[in-house]
Amino acid sequence: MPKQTFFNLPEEKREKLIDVATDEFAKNSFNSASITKIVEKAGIAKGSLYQYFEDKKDLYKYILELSANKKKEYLIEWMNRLQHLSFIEMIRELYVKGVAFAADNPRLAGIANNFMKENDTKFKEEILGISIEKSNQLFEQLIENAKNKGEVSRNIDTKVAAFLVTNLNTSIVDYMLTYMTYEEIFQNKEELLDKVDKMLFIMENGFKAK
Amino acid sequence: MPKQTFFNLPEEKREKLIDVATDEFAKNSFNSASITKIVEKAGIAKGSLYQYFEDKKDLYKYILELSANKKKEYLIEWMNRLQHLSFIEMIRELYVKGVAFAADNPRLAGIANNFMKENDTKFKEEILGISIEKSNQLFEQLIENAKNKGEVSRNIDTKVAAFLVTNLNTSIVDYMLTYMTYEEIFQNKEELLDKVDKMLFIMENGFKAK
DNA sequence: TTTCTATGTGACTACCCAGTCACTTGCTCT
DNA sequence: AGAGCAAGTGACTGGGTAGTCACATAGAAA
Repeated sequence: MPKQTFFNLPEEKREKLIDVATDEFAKNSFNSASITKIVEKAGIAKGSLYQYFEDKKDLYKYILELSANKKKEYLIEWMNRLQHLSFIEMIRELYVKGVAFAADNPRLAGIANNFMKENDTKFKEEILGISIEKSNQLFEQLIENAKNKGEVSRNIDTKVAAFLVTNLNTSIVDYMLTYMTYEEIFQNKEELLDKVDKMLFIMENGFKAK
Repeated sequence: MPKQTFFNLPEEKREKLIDVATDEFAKNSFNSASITKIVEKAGIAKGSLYQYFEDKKDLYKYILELSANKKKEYLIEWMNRLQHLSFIEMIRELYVKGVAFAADNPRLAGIANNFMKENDTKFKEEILGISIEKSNQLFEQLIENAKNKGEVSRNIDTKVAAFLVTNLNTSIVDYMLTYMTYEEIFQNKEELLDKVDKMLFIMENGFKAK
């Protein structure tokens, strides 16, 4: 976490640094992101940055956490309504909110997206603080519940289904951020949400003609 | 492409260089991969490498192409049987072959996997030589045909379905290579193929309980 | 033996990087 | 005014990188 000096900073300066660092980590992987460029763009001395943060990883963790918190804020309303929804409605909401968040906050979504692409699993787990295995367990639980309620077929494999659901979610966001400009994403938000609906239809009913 | 001098090399030396470069690009992104490390491990002088290849990108293209060719060889038998299969059988075969190839050739699959993770679309399209859009068209065609034969529901969106099929394929391979050791992949090949079957079942029939 | 050509070489250039530290600045309290 | 302390600074260290080039070597031809 940042040192106290960082929080003692005047808000404008602090926000500027956060803004610039967000940009850099949204456009580059952890390794490719440059501290030198960040301090130049923020208009501060390199030594100053090391008065605020322990090292590059410390800054990265902080920026990643900020982006995760923004997403949590975005999802909080949804979380409360969660109980009243059927499984497939829940997944649809998750996808829709995920795509909408990425459309409205492409830089923040980009940071998380780049993080997912990191190869070094040790590094990832160190940053997340938890084993990646565990983050799938929430979905597995949801699917099990849906099976018990008769919403989801008992013939499907829970773990495989959880994998499918999470991976498609990240694939959509990755597609948006990798192959569309921020401008295009923003302008085609409705169209993207429509595609999410179409994808959910396939997942609900399958490919097979009846 | 490599210079003539590369092909004039004694086979052993050439293979050694290919082997070492394959390793480096399987473990690192294009930017993180180090020419200096490659020449050290191959036991040649740095100047020599530049007698064989124009630059880093030239070497990368060559290694990537070799890995693609190996995969093509792997798929060639399957390609011939393609006509006799139903759509879902075709997709299953594609996934099974893809997973089996990655299990048997984790380094080669790793190169392609790392390439997919590159952020710079300009770079990717330059290397591929074609627009990424076009590579989806094959699948869209297959799905259209399957709709006409009544194998696939007319209610699903072709483009979205093609996206789903390709992305799940890469997600599975990415999962294998990122979260499993080569050893684990090799030992659990049968289990992985079983998971592919289970995933195909979901895609064929959907989540919904009947 | 001399000459020619192809190939091999590694020190070197010009760059980029994260992180450090001796020093300076500016503010507050006495 | 002076002391003390928190914060700001940028030249510097040590390390990495891709790519170059003047020279060395080796084999073939004359």
